[in-house]
Amino acid sequence: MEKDEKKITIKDVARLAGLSKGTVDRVVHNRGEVSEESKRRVLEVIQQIGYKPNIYASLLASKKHYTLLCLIPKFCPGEYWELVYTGIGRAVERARNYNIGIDVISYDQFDRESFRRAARELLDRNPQAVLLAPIYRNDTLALTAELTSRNVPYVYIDSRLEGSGYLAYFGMPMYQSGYLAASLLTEQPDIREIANFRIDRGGAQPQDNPTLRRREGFMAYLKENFPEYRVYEDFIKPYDPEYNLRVLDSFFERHPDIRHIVTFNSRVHLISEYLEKRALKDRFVVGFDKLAGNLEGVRKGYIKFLITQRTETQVYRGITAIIEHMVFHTTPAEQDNFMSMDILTKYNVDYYSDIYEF
Amino acid sequence: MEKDEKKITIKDVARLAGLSKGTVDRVVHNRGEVSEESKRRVLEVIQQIGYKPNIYASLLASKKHYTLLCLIPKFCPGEYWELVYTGIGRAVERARNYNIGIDVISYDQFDRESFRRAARELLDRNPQAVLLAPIYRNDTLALTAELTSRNVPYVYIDSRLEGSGYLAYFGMPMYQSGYLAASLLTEQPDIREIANFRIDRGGAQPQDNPTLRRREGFMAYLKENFPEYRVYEDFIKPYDPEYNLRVLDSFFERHPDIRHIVTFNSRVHLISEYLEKRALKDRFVVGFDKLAGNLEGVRKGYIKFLITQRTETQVYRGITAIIEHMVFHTTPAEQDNFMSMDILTKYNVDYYSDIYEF
DNA sequence: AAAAAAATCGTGCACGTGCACGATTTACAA
DNA sequence: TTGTAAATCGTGCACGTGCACGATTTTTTT
Repeated sequence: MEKDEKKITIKDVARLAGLSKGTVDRVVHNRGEVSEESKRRVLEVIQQIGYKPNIYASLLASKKHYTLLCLIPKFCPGEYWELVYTGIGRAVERARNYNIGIDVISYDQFDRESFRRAARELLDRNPQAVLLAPIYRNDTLALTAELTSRNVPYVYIDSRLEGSGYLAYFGMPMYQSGYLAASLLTEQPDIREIANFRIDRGGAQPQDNPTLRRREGFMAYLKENFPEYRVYEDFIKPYDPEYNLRVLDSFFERHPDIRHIVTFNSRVHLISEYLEKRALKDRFVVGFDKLAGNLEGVRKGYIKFLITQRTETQVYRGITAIIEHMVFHTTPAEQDNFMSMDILTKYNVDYYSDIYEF
Repeated sequence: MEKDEKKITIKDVARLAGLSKGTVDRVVHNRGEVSEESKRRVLEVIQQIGYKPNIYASLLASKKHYTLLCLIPKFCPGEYWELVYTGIGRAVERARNYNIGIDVISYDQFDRESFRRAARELLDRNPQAVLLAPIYRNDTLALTAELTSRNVPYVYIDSRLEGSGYLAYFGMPMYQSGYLAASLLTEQPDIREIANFRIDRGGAQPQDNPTLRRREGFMAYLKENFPEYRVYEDFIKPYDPEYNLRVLDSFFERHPDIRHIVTFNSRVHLISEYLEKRALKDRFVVGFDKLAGNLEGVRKGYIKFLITQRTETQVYRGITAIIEHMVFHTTPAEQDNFMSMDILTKYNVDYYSDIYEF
């Protein structure tokens, strides 16, 4: 638990290699202008005595400044992507310590052209690293191909595309989270029917909607364990309370016995708000994501289980991976990093907090 | 999301205050030998232009070396305190970056004299900061009083004692965690009887056992919501499998209808191992703490809900608080920090990980 | 008032690295 | 051989802070 290594500096390496610190520095940073013979000697000595550059001295002396661009969807207050945005905000100060500036480029996730414009702007600004959520598959692939050819590292958050060009990925295992939701909902005995409310976007769906994977996981669990259960669907709208009122009233009129409800998108608070309005306290609701409205629904008891991921931590770790790659030239231990699925109830929600300052 | 502050150095402050950087440095570090008038001017300028010392330059120039001592119980592999120990291990490297060495002093938590000896050794070694778990109340108070008089900052983990001398506390809300356990266990309908297995230490209890608070929370929830439920207790031993087999067999012979089980200590794996041995798959078990054996019980389905805290993170944050206090002279935003209570089930346990490298 | 002591302050080197610049050596052509 | 270009390498300053040391000013003592 304790090592008191004497400090080994570049001067020690230089002395032992019979060269100057300038040459050692050139070797360490691959700046060329060094003979093969010298390079060999230097590397040998470094290996021998375990020289590690002093970050502080390095950062102090370096005048380099990097730019990290984040490509994420626009959002209204209280929406999922706001969490990502605040996660980025938390990382800004840390990044600045390493002479890395962070900027956000946002787009309308329901408008492909908007994504393309944003991608073009991103490339124009010549970032040294990129953090992105791959909403449109083909356009993202085009973008990452260009990044790869420019040798610009990029990190996926939220979801990822196949291929191995990315530095790292941080996200939630969507399929498993649906599976988990089903297992929690079916703890209760004697369920026959389940309601599932989805979001009606009027046809404007982004590609590869990750919530669909969640749904698959949910359905898979049911099929494996309770094949006799039936799931009834209906559609509500994110910003039309009166419409939702009518839809939900009508739904529960047609299905008066349904007590179990699940949503796969992040808007379960639309349900809990409805239940509160109608004073329906006997419903068993499972939903996702740490939106303020959802947490409120949990606190008031209208949402039984809320499954969340630590979105801010996710983003923070993504940016950390980039920082370490740029400053220390390290590669993350894992390329794919799945965040834990946290279960919130009325009795632990008040103690839940996402990121901590480090 | 972006601020391009020009770098403000101590020289700027000196210039604007009409003094030398030496004087400014004396003010910044409260090293005295500065006239009131100069001090005022310097502080005013600092406030005005928002000067922040450059950590890198500071760390580079400083020759100081600190020692942080951790006072925690000894443990056998797989026990709770091992988690604390690994948390400390994670922080060692980070601390070294700030010229802080970390050492552990351990004691037998069931032997008060051992605690006293450890406390004495700690004081003898003259640490600059301390992280401790306050197992014996009075002896801890004596220790912390001495630390306070020596002006040595200390951080509580696991539990804390009243008084405000500590720099920070990181732990789990024990009472609430018991409350939570009760709420999860009673999700099931038609329960009448609950089994609670406690650890028989043969009278060797440390003082202020935090698991008792957990039990209080559990009982409180029952009383408030299901006053008719009855809880039956029995005692098992941490390292005596045959004994436990007899006790548990006998218990379930006497109470064949009890399906719901809770433990408040960290050894719920003793229960799940018993259930596995007897192939009892219809029991509903709720327990605590992220021990490897407990996680295995969750995976195999013998433990329905395992309530955990992020112990490694807890310790890591405790040490971080100390580092920031010593290096940046900051005080933690919150003195009392309660960690989230995580709920693990068969379907999210494999994605659960505690600390991340930062 | 002069001397001594105390208070206050400025100067300059050190920390380990990055990198520009120029010095030196080597390679190659004339 | 000599000259020139290229390759290789060393020197020295800069980064911003900590702190020792000594210089200067103010206060106290005799």
